[in-house]
Amino acid sequence: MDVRVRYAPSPTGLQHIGGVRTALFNYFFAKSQGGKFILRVEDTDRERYTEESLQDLYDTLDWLNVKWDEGPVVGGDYGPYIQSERFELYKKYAEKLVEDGKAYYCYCSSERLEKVRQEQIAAKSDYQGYDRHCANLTEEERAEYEKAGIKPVIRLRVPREGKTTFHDVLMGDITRKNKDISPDPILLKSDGFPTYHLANVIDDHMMGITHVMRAQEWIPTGPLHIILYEAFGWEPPIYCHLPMVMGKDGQKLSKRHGSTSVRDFRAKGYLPEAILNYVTLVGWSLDGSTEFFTKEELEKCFKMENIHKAPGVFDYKKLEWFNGQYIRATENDRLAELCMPYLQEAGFISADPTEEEKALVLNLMGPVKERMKVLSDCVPLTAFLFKDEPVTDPAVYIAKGSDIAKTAAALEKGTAILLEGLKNGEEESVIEEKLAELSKELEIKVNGVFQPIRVAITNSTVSLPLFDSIRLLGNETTAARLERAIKVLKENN
RNA sequence: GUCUCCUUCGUCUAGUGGUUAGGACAACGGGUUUUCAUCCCGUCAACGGGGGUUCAAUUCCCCCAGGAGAUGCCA
Repeated sequence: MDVRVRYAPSPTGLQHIGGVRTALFNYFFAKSQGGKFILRVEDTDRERYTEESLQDLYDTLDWLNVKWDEGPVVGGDYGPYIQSERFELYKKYAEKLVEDGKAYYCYCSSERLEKVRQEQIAAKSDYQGYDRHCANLTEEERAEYEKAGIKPVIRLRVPREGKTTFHDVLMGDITRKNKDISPDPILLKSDGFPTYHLANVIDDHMMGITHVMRAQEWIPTGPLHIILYEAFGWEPPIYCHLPMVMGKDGQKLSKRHGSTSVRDFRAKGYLPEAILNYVTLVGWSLDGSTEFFTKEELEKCFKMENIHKAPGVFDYKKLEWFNGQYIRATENDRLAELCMPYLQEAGFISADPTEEEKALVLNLMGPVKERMKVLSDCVPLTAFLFKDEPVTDPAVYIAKGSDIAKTAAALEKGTAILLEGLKNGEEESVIEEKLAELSKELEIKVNGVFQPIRVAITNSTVSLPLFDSIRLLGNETTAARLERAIKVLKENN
């Protein structure tokens, strides 16, 4: 069988972790089977639809380098792939179901429906849902409604007796009594647009979808879809319901847990490789020990059988760890390009970087790389190079176990040693040795000498390594900052 | 309320009718280091509960509990 799967999001918001995970599972399954990955836009909710979210869908998949074989933009033999452009199709099939007696027109107002719902809740009735008020309208009654100008919806006639079973690759058979299925769901809304159930079933069938991999929240409606397939006389696809992605508290992952949109992660400086790798590992594993996967590897080794049943909690910390790992594995020249926008945003580098600036950024990567978890971390790490905010509190210069007098002496003598060494082009290790000797003289720890020097040069107790900082800053600026710091300590001693 | 699904360290997970229940993140503690990181080493930590079946159950069966999802002219 030629595998054809689809990712069919609704463009009503930014692409989030859960959606992308579904896309990835579909994509990897298709690739591993030598099948086709299809993108379909389910934009039937005209109220919540936004242009921005549609664009975000394309941007996100592009960024992750997940290419769809058929779909919007790229086309294909089963198009159009945007449901709003298939409008007539759904109407036609819905009306056919009415003709066949499998569905019926309903003229109930939203108000009446709401009233019915409230009454059911008040009565604590087990039975909830539509009361099938319009299920058996006579032609005369229908004509009355039509004359009154009421736009009907089309509802599916769900059998009241019997039960319906569908098979899920992961869960096995799932059976529901027909009387427990939401009674007579709407297939075609009064605005003529289809609901998910109708559009999804028609399109999956028309597009030759072989496997439906979607979130587990669809399990309860599985039997309903089977009834729809039967009503049309079509063969249902193979189902595989994916475990949901949850937040720390066990609830469906949402904004209150933190960032959920891929766009947010991208903005903060997460790499597509890291997102792709980690997100795939929520609800799937190869062997319990392999953690690093390239996209290409996943395209080969992904197996549907390895998908878990239980929902998984999205661990921001682990994603961050993955991202750090990927940053460290990235070549410096590419990393420099990735960091550039953040440095420009901070005003450190001009919008149109000069060759010197580019070279500088590239040189930053060595020391900065080990210290970044997300790309935006490069800004605070390198700020000392681009803006000068000297530390004026003498206490900051004083290392543990030292005091202000010793610190002042260490800084002054250390500066002399350091500048002399730099001038004479001495090896770093030689200078370090001399500074260490100084610390012995002063009877303080090595850091008692290094800390004031480092604070003077980098304006911070947390910094890149000393000699990296000096190299990046240049000898002149280094000297100036050291002299300045000596004054600060003298004034306060 | 009703229906459906799920249940191994805090989290992601591996695993088997007999294992010291393995790995990773996190946390904690060390080591390396001039700070911060990186890196290395170590510690803590799990089979939801109760019944069966069995010589033996984390593993098979049943019940319960807990969690999640559905119950929309949202998907």
